[in-house]
Amino acid sequence: MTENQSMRRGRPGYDRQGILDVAVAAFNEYGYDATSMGVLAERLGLSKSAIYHHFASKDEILDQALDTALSGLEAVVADAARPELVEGPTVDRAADRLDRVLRGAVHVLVEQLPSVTLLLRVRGNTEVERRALARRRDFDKRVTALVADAQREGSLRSDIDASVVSRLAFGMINSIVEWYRPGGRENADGLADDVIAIALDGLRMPTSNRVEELLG
Amino acid sequence: MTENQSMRRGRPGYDRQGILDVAVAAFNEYGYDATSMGVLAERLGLSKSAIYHHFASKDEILDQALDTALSGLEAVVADAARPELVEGPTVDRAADRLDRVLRGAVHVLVEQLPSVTLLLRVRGNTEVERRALARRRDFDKRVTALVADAQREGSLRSDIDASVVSRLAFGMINSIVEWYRPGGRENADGLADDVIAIALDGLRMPTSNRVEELLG
DNA sequence: GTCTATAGACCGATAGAC
DNA sequence: GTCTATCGGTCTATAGAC
Repeated sequence: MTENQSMRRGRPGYDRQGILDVAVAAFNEYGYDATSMGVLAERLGLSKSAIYHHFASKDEILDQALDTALSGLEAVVADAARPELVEGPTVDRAADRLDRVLRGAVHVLVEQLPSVTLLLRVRGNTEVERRALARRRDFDKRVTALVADAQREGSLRSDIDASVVSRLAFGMINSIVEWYRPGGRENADGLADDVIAIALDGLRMPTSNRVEELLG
Repeated sequence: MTENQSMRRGRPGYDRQGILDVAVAAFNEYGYDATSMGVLAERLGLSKSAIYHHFASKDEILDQALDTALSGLEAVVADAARPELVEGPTVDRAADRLDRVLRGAVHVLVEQLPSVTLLLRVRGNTEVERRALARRRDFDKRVTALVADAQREGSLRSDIDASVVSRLAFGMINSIVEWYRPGGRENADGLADDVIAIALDGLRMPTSNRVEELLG
């Protein structure tokens, strides 16, 4: 849990995280380019130069925010590869690891909504943005490899290209930032269930579970 | 098919559409806010004021481009409601109309890729953007109503809220703008098939077709 | 239908006082 | 850690010549 301003001992004024939270919210509202340091300062109740005491540049604020989102997503793929973290079955199919990645991504998206929203809008026109996009492509590659594994083991339908599958699945997941607001009717778990239900149910080969549901 | 510059009779110089095409490409590359009239003029090989001869403002260029995308999408829902346009079955279930809307949306997205891309990045910070978002919300509402109808008639699973279903389905479809490039391996029809296969196969109730495939 | 020139506002970032 | 003042540059848009 990130320490917020009201928890901090004694002094008024902002630390980097406090400024970051306000900045990311503003970037998401107006767009990064359209958010001037002037209006940012206004929102913070500070002068522009007070911000430059905490961050060397506008770019550095963006860099920090994108790192939050990327670190969260990278942790999801790293953890999904470690079945010992999960209680339960001794076999760990690629389909199980993919399931954990998809659910994990929904959770990161919901818990780090502002920074993930910002990440998904980056187009790569500065060096900071290009580095972020490179990390994101790396994440996508790992997911696509997982999909291909699941196709080979027979867990997923293989009539659709693995990279198209992973792109469409994450297209669905990522689109959640466009409408999900914390405190709404759905929590992260319910949302993840819905996404998995639509995505994997369509992806799962029409055998096993499905047959039992139909005939059982 | 839009008339392009080289097709136009005689005279050099741009008409509104020619400027629009270049402008939309630049907006998508750098972002609308980050694209100055200066670099736009440079790309066109014109001076800034020559652009203002064709458009009253930067905003008006955006307005025109967004209208292209929105008109295409609005035509899709309007046509889907008219089964007489389709050869074939005499019964027309909500699920059939939804199928036509999803496939139609993929086609509009692919055929009007630049303007749809631009539309999907609009956040609503100017009057022009707010009007565009209002039209988009109206489109979303019609799709959600179609999903709800299909759920009531028993064509679609009804354990997931209709608005969540339509948002996730269009999240998947809209994400195509992030990676689809014309001339790639997939054409619009193949892409639409993939989207429908993943989305509707997961959405379709586990009866009829599915059972036949399993047991037939 | 294009140009040059420029108005007037705002941009990110810095200097230096307190 | 905050401030005021300001630098040099860019922004959208306009005026007016050709």
